[in-house]
Amino acid sequence: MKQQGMIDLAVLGLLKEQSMHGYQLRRQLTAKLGPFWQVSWGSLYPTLRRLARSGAVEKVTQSRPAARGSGHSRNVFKITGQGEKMFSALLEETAVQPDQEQFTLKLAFFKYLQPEKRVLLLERRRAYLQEKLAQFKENLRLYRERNDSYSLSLQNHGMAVVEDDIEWIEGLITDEKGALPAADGGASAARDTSLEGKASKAQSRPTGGS
DNA sequence: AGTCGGCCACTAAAACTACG
DNA sequence: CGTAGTTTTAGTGGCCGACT
Repeated sequence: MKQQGMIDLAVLGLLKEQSMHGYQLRRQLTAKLGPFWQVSWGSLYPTLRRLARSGAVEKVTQSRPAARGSGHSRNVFKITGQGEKMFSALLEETAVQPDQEQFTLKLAFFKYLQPEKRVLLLERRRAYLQEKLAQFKENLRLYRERNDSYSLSLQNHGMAVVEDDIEWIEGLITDEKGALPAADGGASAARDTSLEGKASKAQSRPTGGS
C-alpha cells in the first residue's frame, strides 16, 4: 500500500537510467537497494502493468534477441515523458519520510534532484530525527526513574543510532551546501565520489524505521 | 539425445495492512 | 472486527546453451 509509491519511484528511477525487462529490473533493484528493500515478482509485474496503463512506461515486446540465454520474448519497459514527470514529482515530494526505507530509496536517486531540493529533504529528515531523539531522551528519563535497566539500555541503543543518523545527515547537508555556490555541470559528479565514505557508513547501520 | 541450469514472464494463494 | 486492497511466497512453464 504505502509501498506502491516506493515501487513506482524505484522502477521509474531505474528505467530512467536504462530501459529493461522485468527480470533485469528486479535484479537491478536487488543490486541497488537489496540491503534495504526487496521487491517481489508479485508486486513488480502488477506495478509495471499499472505504469504502462497510466502511460508512465512503454512496453516493447522484443522477439528473441541474439543474446544468449533468453528463451521467452522479452517485454522491455521504457520510461515515457509522462513517466519522467511522475518520477520527478515522486522524488521531489518533500513530505517527511518517517520510514527509513522511503528515505533511503529517495537518497538512491538523489542525483536527479536539484541541490536546493536535496538540502530541503535532508533538513526535514534531520528535523524528524531530532524529534525522535527528544522522544528517546524523555523515555530515558522515565525508565531511569522506574529503575528499568533493560528498557533503559534499549532506549540508549536507539538514541545512539538516531544520533549517528543525525550526524550522517548533517555531513550530507554540509557537503551539499558546500557544493551549492558552484552549482553547475561538474558539481554533482564531484560530489558522487566525495560521498562514498558516508554512503557506506549509512549502509552499515540503517536506522530501524519507526 | 537427454539432462540440467539459467533466463524470463507470469500467477495463485497466503499473509499482511489500512481503513471504515 | 470485517473487508478490500497490497505484497510476499512459492511456484509453473517455455526456451536456450552447455554439458554428459
